[in-house]
Amino acid sequence: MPKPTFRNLPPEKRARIAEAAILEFAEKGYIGASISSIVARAGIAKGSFYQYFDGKIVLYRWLVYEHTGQAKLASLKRLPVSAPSDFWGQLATLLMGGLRFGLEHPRLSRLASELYHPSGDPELQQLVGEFQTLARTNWRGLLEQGQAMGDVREDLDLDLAAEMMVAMLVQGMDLTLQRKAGMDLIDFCSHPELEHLFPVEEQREMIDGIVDLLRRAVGTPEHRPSDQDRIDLDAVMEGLGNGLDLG
Amino acid sequence: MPKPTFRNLPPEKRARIAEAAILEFAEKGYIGASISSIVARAGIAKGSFYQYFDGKIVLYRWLVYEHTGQAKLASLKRLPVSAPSDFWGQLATLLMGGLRFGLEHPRLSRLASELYHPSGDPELQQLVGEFQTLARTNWRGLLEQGQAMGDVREDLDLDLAAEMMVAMLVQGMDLTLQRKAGMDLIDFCSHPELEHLFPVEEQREMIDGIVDLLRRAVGTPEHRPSDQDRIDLDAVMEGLGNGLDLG
DNA sequence: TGCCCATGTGACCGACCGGTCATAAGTCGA
DNA sequence: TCGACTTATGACCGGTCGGTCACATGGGCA
Repeated sequence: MPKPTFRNLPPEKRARIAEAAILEFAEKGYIGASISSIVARAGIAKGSFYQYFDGKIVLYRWLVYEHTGQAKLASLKRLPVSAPSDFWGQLATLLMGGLRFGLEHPRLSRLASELYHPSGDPELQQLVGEFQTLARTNWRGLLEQGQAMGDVREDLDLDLAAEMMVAMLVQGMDLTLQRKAGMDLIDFCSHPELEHLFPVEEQREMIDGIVDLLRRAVGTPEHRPSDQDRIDLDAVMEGLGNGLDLG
Repeated sequence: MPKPTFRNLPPEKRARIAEAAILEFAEKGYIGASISSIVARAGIAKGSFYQYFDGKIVLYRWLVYEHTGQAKLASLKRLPVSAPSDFWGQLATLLMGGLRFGLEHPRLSRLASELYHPSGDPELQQLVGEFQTLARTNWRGLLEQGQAMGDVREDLDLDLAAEMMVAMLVQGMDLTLQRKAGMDLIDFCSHPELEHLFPVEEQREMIDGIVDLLRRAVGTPEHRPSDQDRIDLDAVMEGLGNGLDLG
């Protein structure tokens, strides 16, 4: 979606622009962010911006889909999901990886969080719709793998369950993080050095607590024998970009 | 928080201003809403607005706390929660009442939904923080009543459970509504006549589905005998304003 | 060297914003 | 009728916005 001129830019300049935009969007949100401020932060002229992108939404889409989504996806795939555990153990590993990525990149988390809430801007709203569908589909796919692994009930409204799961992982975790760290995502963006307020053991506790609730809600009473023994990330995340939905 | 001048206004005029503000906030969100547009909609002069309120956030607070919150609270208290059922049945009745109120007042629901998401505006952010705390406290209180009624497990991280519940009822229900009705809250505000896309039987199904998940996640294996036999709404909702958090 | 063309630039435009203030209109008791 | 006070008004201010455009810059090629 960016114009060819932008793709021809020296990577250092592209990175500077991306960094400036992420900062601006994270601080002020999509609607509040201004192009004037972004170009000032990036140290480029206003006219240049319009040689790179056709408008704010194009820049935002690029950030979300290409710049950020792929980074997170790559990070998740580096996880040792292959640990010798059942579906729930692997899910916990996956969620823990997502949480750690989110805490290490608070500004990106802030960007992503906006993708799950209705917005007054019609252009952003369309993007939000795309992401909601993606999230539902992908988490539903994960639950289906859980069924194939014999760890998720067969009598389950998969759509409803996936939706509640998304909610817990997006908004629920946010609430918990705020209680534990005593600050919201925006504060956290400004003071990422305060991560110690939410030590890794407590992160682990939170994830285990959530997985325990999930297991009781949608899990089988006891593990059934099955063919599949590990989660296939590629099968779930074919839609890409969805790396953004945990944390 | 409004100035005395506003309280002295004829109720008809107050209502006109409230209606205009609700429309504007619902359509454009808090940040996007403009005072110029609100006064134009309400048919009053810009200067008059500043005789009534000190700024946008004061108007918004008034809408949320006094104008809307109390209406919903009153609506919920009219519900026959006293039905001869256990905690889960009463919870379902309560949620169904909240959902119906939300569907009948989509613009208010849109207002409320903004209270559960981090915002770039520092003044709004403080309000968001207040509401998050209120929601956590109140739902935690509800779970404690569930324990007293012998229907909720005693070994439970109440805070975590309350947070996940809030998430399911705010964001989860929103996702489900979108799947079932094929439109988001904003569309729904513009076309409330389309409520038939989500008929009342499906509403019932959704609530029952959610309550079933909750019961499995945090419920006792079987009902224990107990003293309390009905949910005490007043004990939960002392904080008021929280009538806004379902739907 | 001179030319071309992709890229960079920031002053400028009209629109809209939040907020103010001098003034007008309305109300009511004396 | 008058005057004191409250309420209503909208033109106006300084500022910021998204977006444009005439022009400057610079690298490669003839």
